[in-house]
Amino acid sequence: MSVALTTAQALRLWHDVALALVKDGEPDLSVRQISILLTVYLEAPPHTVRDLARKLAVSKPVITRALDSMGKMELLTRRRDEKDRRNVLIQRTVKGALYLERLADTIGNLSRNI
Amino acid sequence: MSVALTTAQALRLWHDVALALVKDGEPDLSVRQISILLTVYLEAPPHTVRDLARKLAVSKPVITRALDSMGKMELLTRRRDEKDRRNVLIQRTVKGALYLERLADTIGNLSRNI
DNA sequence: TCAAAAAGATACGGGTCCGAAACGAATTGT
DNA sequence: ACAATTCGTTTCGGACCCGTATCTTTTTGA
Repeated sequence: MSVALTTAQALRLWHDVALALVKDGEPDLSVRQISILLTVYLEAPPHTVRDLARKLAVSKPVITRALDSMGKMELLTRRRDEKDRRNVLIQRTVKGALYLERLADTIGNLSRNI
Repeated sequence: MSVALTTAQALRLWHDVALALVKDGEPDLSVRQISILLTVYLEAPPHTVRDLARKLAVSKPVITRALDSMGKMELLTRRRDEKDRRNVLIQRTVKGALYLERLADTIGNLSRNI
């Protein structure tokens, strides 16, 4: 199965997905926040603040604040690393997994219409 | 060409695109803002505040504020409707078109890697 | 003609986010 | 042992955004 999208198809898909998320009343995450969330869920652990900051090319406070807000939404959680107590390990939650499952379903379904 | 994505492919694509946008230093728009921007550029005009609020199922001030901020970024512009001066027509800009062109290229290119 | 309705903007108190700088806690290296 | 480094958080002033309610301007319609 080929997946490549023309630029017109790409924008249409992005539009349809964004619209579906907004209309469903999903939390209004920013691109940065989504990027952090997906990195934690898709890439191999462990994830630390420093790693995420480097991967996204943003400052550490940006990551701290995003973890604060998404933590409040229970999309992610923090735990102190017991091997090196300077580190904080970012971990998945049930709510976060469900959120991304819905996102994946939305994208998957809408991709079938183009 | 088939476009349908598995849920795993969908998340991977979303992750890669979000990450590329953040790393390129693109403006950190929220899902709502992207949704407004793409609606204006992809759907047939005219676009009014009221129409956009209805389409996204959000309140009018949400649209007004998003237009304020994206107007400041020159991604969109407002013009008074001369036929009915209560209305404001939301219009495209060169910068907005370029932004979406880059977005489409990013999605299109990354979709080729899955 | 003139009250009612409609469209968009604004005010409000409260929250979030920004980048830059400083901070405390933990670890490393000498 | 102790200074230097590393890691994550906090602080700062300033900007943005939230939802709700209210406002001005314009149009509608009896």
